[in-house]
Amino acid sequence: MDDEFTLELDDQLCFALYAASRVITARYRPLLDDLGLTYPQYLVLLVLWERGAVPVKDLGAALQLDYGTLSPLLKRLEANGLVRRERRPEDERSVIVALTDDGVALRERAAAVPPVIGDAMGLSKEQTAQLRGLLRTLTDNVSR
Amino acid sequence: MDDEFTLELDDQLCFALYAASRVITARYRPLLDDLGLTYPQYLVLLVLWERGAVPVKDLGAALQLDYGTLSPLLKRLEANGLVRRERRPEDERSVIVALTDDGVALRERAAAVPPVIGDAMGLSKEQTAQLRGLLRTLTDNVSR
DNA sequence: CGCAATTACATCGTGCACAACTTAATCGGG
DNA sequence: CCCGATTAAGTTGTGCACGATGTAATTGCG
Repeated sequence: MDDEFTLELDDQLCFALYAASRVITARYRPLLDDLGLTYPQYLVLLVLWERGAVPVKDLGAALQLDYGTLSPLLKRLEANGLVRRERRPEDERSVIVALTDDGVALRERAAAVPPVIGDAMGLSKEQTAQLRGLLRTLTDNVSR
Repeated sequence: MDDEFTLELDDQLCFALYAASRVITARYRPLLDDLGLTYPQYLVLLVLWERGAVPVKDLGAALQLDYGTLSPLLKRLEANGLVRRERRPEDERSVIVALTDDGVALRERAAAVPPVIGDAMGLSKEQTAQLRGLLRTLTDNVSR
């Protein structure tokens, strides 16, 4: 009677994952509201703070998001004055996303966020490393 | 130089979680398309298959979703003939969600789904149990 | 070179998530 | 019994996700 795969909600790893992901972004929400950001917008800024100006394509590759998600998101970031978008002269198909001064400046305030989240997660260093490893293995396996 | 909390994307457990969750639902998509379901609709049916008719409130508690998400979702399930919604006579505030015959019948076809997903995840029994445990601990900690 | 294929991006439509607000039914204290 | 508070659900508006489609720029092959 050890049916490995059932239709029971609590058995499903996928639901645990889905629930955990939503709880986490809910925890981010009040912190990011103070910065005027949504969670996906915050992820885009993480990439830009780390790498500097990049084409939209690279953002999509880093975050695994397509243009249908990124185009309007970047438009909103631009409307909020955090980002500039400019066609690359050497290849007019490509759009480079770059931080404005406001976008760069926001990084300092954002630095306060990860410790709060890390604290709320309440996992030991070992548990954190283990979880990250399992999630990557799973993501790699599934997306193959 | 072991800054525990940085703004680097790859360090963030939250991103690993967010990415894993989206990859999983992407893997579900073609399977659920065949059943005419979306992933959240599938989760609702899991609850109904397991518990039978329940009020909307209980669905929300089980899946951690609010009425703003569930009301239109249930309307679509009803429009597709998988579910009925009826006010409870003893308390007209409450709406009971019950499976139709089609909804009950769909369970058999849905039983084919979990093994495919479980297989795609490619984790051992131990890894699966470990991951589920870590996700629950994290969810409990964060939502407290 | 000429042009078909590819690439990078944008747009549109559907369906979640979720906050804020509204409505209708029930409950509970005075 | 009455009325304010609570409860269950629905509605509206915003912002993702993502498939499908469109478009302009570039590439590459004959």
